[in-house]
Amino acid sequence: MALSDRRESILQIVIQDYIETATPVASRHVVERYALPTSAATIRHEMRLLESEGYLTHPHTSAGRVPSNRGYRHFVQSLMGHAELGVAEQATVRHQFFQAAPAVDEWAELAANVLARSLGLLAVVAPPQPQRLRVRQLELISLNDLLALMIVVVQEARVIRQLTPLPAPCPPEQLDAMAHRLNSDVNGHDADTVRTVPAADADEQAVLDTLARVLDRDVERSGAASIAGLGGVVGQPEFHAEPERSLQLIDLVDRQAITELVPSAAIEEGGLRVLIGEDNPSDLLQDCSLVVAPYGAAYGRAGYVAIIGPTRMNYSRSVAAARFHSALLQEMMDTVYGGAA
Amino acid sequence: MALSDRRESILQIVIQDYIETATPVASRHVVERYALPTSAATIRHEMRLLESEGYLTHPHTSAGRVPSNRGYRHFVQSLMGHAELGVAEQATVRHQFFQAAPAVDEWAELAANVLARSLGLLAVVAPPQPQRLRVRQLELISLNDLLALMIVVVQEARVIRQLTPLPAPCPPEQLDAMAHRLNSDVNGHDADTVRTVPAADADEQAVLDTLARVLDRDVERSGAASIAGLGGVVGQPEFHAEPERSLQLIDLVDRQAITELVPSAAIEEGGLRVLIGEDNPSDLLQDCSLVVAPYGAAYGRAGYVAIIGPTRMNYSRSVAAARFHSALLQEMMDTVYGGAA
DNA sequence: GTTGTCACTCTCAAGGGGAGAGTGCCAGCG
DNA sequence: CGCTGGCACTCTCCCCTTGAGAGTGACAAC
Repeated sequence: MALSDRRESILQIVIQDYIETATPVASRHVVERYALPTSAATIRHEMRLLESEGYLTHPHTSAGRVPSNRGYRHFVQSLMGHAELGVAEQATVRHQFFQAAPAVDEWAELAANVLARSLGLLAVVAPPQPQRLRVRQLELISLNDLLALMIVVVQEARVIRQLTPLPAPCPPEQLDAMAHRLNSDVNGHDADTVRTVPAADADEQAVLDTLARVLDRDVERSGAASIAGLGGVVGQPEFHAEPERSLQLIDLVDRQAITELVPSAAIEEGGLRVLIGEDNPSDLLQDCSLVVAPYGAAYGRAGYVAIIGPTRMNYSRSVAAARFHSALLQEMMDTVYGGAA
Repeated sequence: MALSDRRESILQIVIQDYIETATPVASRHVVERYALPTSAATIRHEMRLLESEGYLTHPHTSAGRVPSNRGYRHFVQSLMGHAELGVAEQATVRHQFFQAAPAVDEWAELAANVLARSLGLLAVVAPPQPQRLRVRQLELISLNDLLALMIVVVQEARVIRQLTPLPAPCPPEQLDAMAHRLNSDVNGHDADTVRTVPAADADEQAVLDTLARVLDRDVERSGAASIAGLGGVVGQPEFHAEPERSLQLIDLVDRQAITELVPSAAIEEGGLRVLIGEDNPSDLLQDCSLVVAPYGAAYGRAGYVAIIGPTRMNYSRSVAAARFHSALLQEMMDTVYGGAA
């Protein structure tokens, strides 16, 4: 059902005002603040209609109006418009990415921090989860005769570092030669194939074993998402009222488990999505919204950039930022690790 | 002034009970729960004396007794005894460290997580801050003809990864050769010396520039401490009463700025220290205690393992855990990076 | 369709007991 | 001389009430 122009702009005003002030907005407040050419009674009348259509609610009889989830949804779809990050901001963020260590987890960490800071909300950035890791380059660095530092660059935009003990003493030059020799055997291969590579001696065997093990292990570990901006969200008034909720959220962040809050259906679909209030599967987010932008599907199960905040968040900024960062992450992975299959 | 045996054991009971229950402990509660051979009135009398000597306080006239900071201090110094982590626990933690990526920041991250989980308190682990970084080994990995991945292992227990653009196209074999060539020039040197190394061509110059820059930059960055266990501490009853405090703490964690709470004097002194209540410089920690154990002074300005919790924390477990982890971090750095000067 | 008005409803903060918990003190006892 | 039982006193906590304030809903008039 279409809304009249006036009613729609009143809805927009109510939503924007509520986003700003976090207090129910009263009819008189609207006419005064926005200098409308109508009286409070008229606004009241329109608000009543908007409420009967489900776009607004009432906390109680004598309170101002508050947007309902349906109202927010309408706002996001039709009213909010399309925003982009400023050119200058884009450039500085891009610069920061090139300065960071070139591995997808580091970029995710950086993205989460930048997003949290610029939006004042909770940002979760999960790297894509590869089904398997394939060696792109193997390096061995001698720490002492019996201990080497293994560095594995994999095609899936990661750099793995691992200690590996050497059963037989092995001087640096020999180790170097071994790395050279092994590289041609392991390049492009995953853990299973690495296990079939024949070893020339005990040290080589030890190195290959470690290599296969870390390739497997890092597939498991790669779920670790970066999280930032907890303060911004638990500081919001919607959390003040119910401290247990804040605690639950803090606990999820602590246990690195907020990933649970992002429904995998939303990621697999591919495009950017906004989940408002009860759209969220978790009870914890009933008064919150989630903006999710997936990326990196070519590198395994897609990663995502997620923004979590009260339903009362600034949607256009959040959507623009999530979109930009997911595209940037995708771009970084492609340029640096060259569009792996 | 020495305390009589009985009075001392009453103090111990009050403290341990309060640590457990977080509610003021009443005289009757003490006799009943601990089956003392005296009456409540006697305990009351002793408590009064303990209070007049400053070991206990009263929230208000008709409440039970609560340990004062002086009481806690006496407890930590004389009453708590010396605990050690269980052998099994030590072994599993040690195993985890060898599985982690071999760089001091990763160990710090791991230590913070383990500590937070096992104590249920806030754990902060800061790596040592070197005054300068010296190259131990340089590796260059070709990503494409114009982009290389630089990996620098430094003597200060770190592995630096950085992208470096190549002005002139450079195939993988050439890059390999360059790394080999440069290694002898840069090994053991810091940023300033690297800047004096002559370059054979534009690509070498670019690599050396990047190398010098990251060596400088990582000296700055190395302050980043790992933090975990926020939920454990803001969930404590002492924070329930004052939500602003929790928010301040959350904010500090968010901004990676809890480092401010650890006074540098406590670190420089060398040994393990326990700061109770007003010992802490920060107002935020007036009802909290801080256990600090420094380590790695040989690698620059010492790093530390810190535990933050309510004054009502389990001191013996905290102290044992902090001591164990700081020693383990020291050991890991020494075995892997070989006791740098 | 719009406006001014007024009764109505609900929240929020402040104030006022009553119950409960625990102490301080005192007199008596071993 | 230290220990004990008893009793008055104090303070918190919770519930209830009350009054002020805010905002709506409805209606009659324009």
